[in-house]
Amino acid sequence: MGLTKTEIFTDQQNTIAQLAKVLGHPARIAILQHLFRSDTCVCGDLVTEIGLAQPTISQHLRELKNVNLIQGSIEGTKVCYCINTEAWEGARELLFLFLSQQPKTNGDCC
Amino acid sequence: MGLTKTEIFTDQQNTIAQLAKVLGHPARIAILQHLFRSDTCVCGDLVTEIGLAQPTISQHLRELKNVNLIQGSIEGTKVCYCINTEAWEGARELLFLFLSQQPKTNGDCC
DNA sequence: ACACTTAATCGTAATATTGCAATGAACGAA
DNA sequence: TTCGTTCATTGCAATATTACGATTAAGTGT
Repeated sequence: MGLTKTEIFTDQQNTIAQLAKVLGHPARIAILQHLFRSDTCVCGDLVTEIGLAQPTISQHLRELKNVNLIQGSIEGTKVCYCINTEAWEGARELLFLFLSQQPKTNGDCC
Repeated sequence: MGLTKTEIFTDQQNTIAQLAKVLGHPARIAILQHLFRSDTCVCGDLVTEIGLAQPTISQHLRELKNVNLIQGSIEGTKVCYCINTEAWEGARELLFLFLSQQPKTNGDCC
């Protein structure tokens, strides 16, 4: 029905999935990479940098903000976005832990 | 339009996003965790383990197979699934690299 | 006040995802 | 063969996502 049954999973599973979901779009990957690369907090030149319309970029920025990975501050008519270092490191920690899992039987069994 | 414009992004960005997208559902996280935990390759008892209907689990398994994270082999009437170690390590590498990024200016600038 | 810039929001269209009942295909056992 | 088990596939309904034009809100400059 298009609706995820979050209630049958653990908080940890839901959190990992929610984070991964936000990273699950190339535009948001590109936005994050751009924010990491550019020393200064770039603003809406993400629109020209990435080839999507302004409302679309704004929507992606909101999703990144929703999980706290980025934050923005208003500078006149512009808005300055940057990585939320603390949240980013938390996300990294959580995903590292999940990705570090290894099969007990090394060597695939099927 | 519900259709991602993959053509305007790099292959790397698309690959990262595709992987993250597959990890972006708690059921698939739960399936992977179960496959890691259980020494033997479990089969359709994922259905009882996780509380979703059999067709739903089957669908999630297919998505995990599509990106090669798991593989299955037929054992009589049952199907035995397990982690594809090589692909898993490739995914880990790629995501580790992305997650390891750090802002140049340490300390958020906005 | 007026024009201009920037970015969020609204509304909408197209497509994707999630979940399941029903069905089908493949195998083992009686 | 027939029955039961296991899992994939099909078809469908409900919801979510992606993208953008049009508009709005807020700020700057003249």
